[in-house]
Amino acid sequence: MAAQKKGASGKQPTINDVAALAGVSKKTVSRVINRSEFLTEKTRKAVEQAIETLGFVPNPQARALAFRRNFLIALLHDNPNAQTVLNFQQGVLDAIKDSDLALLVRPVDRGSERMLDDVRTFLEKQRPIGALLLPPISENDALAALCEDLGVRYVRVGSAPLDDAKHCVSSNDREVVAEAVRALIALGHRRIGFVRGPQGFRSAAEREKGFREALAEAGLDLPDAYNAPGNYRYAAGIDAGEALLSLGEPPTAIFCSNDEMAAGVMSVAHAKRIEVPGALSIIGFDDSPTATHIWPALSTVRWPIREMGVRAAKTLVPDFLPFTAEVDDGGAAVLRSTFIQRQSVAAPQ
Amino acid sequence: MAAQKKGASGKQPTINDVAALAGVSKKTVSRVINRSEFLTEKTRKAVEQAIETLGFVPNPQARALAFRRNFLIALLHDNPNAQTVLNFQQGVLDAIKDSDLALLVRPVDRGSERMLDDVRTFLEKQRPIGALLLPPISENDALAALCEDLGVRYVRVGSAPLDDAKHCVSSNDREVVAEAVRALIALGHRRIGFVRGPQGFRSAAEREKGFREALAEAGLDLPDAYNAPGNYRYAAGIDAGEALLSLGEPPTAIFCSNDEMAAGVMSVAHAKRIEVPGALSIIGFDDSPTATHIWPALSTVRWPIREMGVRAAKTLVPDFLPFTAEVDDGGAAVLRSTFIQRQSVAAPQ
DNA sequence: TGATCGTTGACACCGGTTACCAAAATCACT
DNA sequence: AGTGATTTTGGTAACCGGTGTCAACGATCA
Repeated sequence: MAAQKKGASGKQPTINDVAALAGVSKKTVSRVINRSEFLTEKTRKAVEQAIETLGFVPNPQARALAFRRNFLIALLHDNPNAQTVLNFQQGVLDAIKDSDLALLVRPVDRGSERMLDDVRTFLEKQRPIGALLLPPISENDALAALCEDLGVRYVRVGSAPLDDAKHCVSSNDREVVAEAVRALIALGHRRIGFVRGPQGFRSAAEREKGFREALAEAGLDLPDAYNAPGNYRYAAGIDAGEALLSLGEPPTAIFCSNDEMAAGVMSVAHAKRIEVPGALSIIGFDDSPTATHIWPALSTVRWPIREMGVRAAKTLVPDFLPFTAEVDDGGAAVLRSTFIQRQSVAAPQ
Repeated sequence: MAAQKKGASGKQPTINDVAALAGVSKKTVSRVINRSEFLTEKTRKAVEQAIETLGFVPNPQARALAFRRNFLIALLHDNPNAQTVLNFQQGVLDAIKDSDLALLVRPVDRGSERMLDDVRTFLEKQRPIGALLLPPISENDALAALCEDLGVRYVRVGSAPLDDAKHCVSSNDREVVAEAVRALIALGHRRIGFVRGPQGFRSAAEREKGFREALAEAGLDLPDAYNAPGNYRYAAGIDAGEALLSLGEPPTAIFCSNDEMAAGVMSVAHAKRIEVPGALSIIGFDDSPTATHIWPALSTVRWPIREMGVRAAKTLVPDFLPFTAEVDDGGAAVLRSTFIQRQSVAAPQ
């Protein structure tokens, strides 16, 4: 707004121009920019006036060189779910909107031997202020240690409160899964199937815990035949659906550890002419676009991923963000997931 | 691999260290880094040796300052479809994987008055080498002019070959839509409905052209009642489905301008107990995850968005990327979309 | 031997920051 | 009040780690 429109080849004003106009030294201008104390109100005003007049914007490259730190946040991810990454990214962008920060996106190849070396090189080169680690790589302790080692701040995003509140943002998935399963039980379901997430994923473990919790409360148990493996992909949902729905006594409801797999189970149900939700209730997890695009619309757990992006950014670099007071609600950093009822759930016949 | 493991506080080697070790001047090292011609094989080897030994990595911040340009590619987008953005982004990342470049992501608020000012400030601050413009903002000429003005390279991504091959990457959507519709006609469909994309979107216009082309070839026409408005969202698909399938003589096939809307139409069909594909064939566009997650799986047009990301990056910064020769296939830069047959299409009853 | 050419180096510079010092202002005390 | 000690403030120079310019250099050619 205040910035004047400059012609095509209009030079950017530098700190020297500002100093000259304000009649002070570079150093003083620098002090104003960096909000140093030890400054007369008068000089500060004069400098700010000059900055305003010239439309001066400090050159981030020069600052980065001198600070030995770039004004960037790196988003490291290796997530199978594109939507999740993008939503989180959007949240981070929301948070840094009016700051001097920019967002650098960096996918990481979890499988690779060289993963740690790659990330190290990346961080050494880009020197971001901080890094955000998305699950599942947020569960990699070596990565966190690397950040620590390189003096890069970091925040790990997880589905359960991890040990260190300062470095973590998460949601209460376990509780909400339990809530969803309780809803099934309340409707009268007793034979409830489960489609697991991939092994080694904290998110998967949390969801399973919540599921078993609700079952245990109701005195129900999970027969092996009702417990299908999965990897968060559609095809796994198909397999699980085939397995569970071919049983002599199939479940009347199935909880799937994510929406994609739920969509797979639902396809199998359609193909087998099993009425959903009449003959089979299905619940997913993520509230991905898929959840509403399939028919009937999927009951699911909404994971506040975008809000977690905002929160993660605020936790990572509170000192660079405007209006950050609100994050000082203790180290909580656990956001609330919610169970969303749609048409894929009904009482058993 | 070659990089030595450095301790926590291990200083990075600088160009001076390399120069000292190789027994040459800074400038010569700089020349090697920047692949200057004018260099003896001998000196080059010596310097490369020294670089190798020290595990030297040029400091991007310093280069950025001296070059007055950051080694970044900015991805400017304002796309309603997250999946598209992420796939494209993935392609760009593929392309710059082994380069010195990094990717900066920047959403743009198309609606905002200040959009151009915001982008200008962003580009002036970050000084990326180039910018990639995703549709729909790729169609904004003022934005391209701004890049030109600021000396930022740019590539516009579109669904039709735009005028200037050097600045454009696109796909042959029109042809492939026509192909898909021809397939419907070949199956015997005569009453074919159309769900439009949003007005003012080039992609939408292209798809409609392709659709009408195929119809015209077969001597069919598109009654107004069969031509439903849409905005690429699921809800619009619901509305269109309600409208088209309530007609006295409903279409036996519907082409939807994207998958989300196709999913909406399919939901309506399910709700109305209209058999898909028996009583109604549906085709979408995008080959989004939704296309395979819904049941029956959707026939659709696969838009090579990730490949376009690769291509766009290569077109934008060929000189910064390894192995870029392959892009010299003329200014073509038109990638091929493909029609994908799935279960949502069959002959009319 | 001198002119020409490709190769290399010295030095200023990019636009900020920090280290250090000097000047000014404030304070405490005899 | 005068003096020195202490605190604030401003200025200078060096520096962050590269690149551009241009002159000097050595080898090649006529």
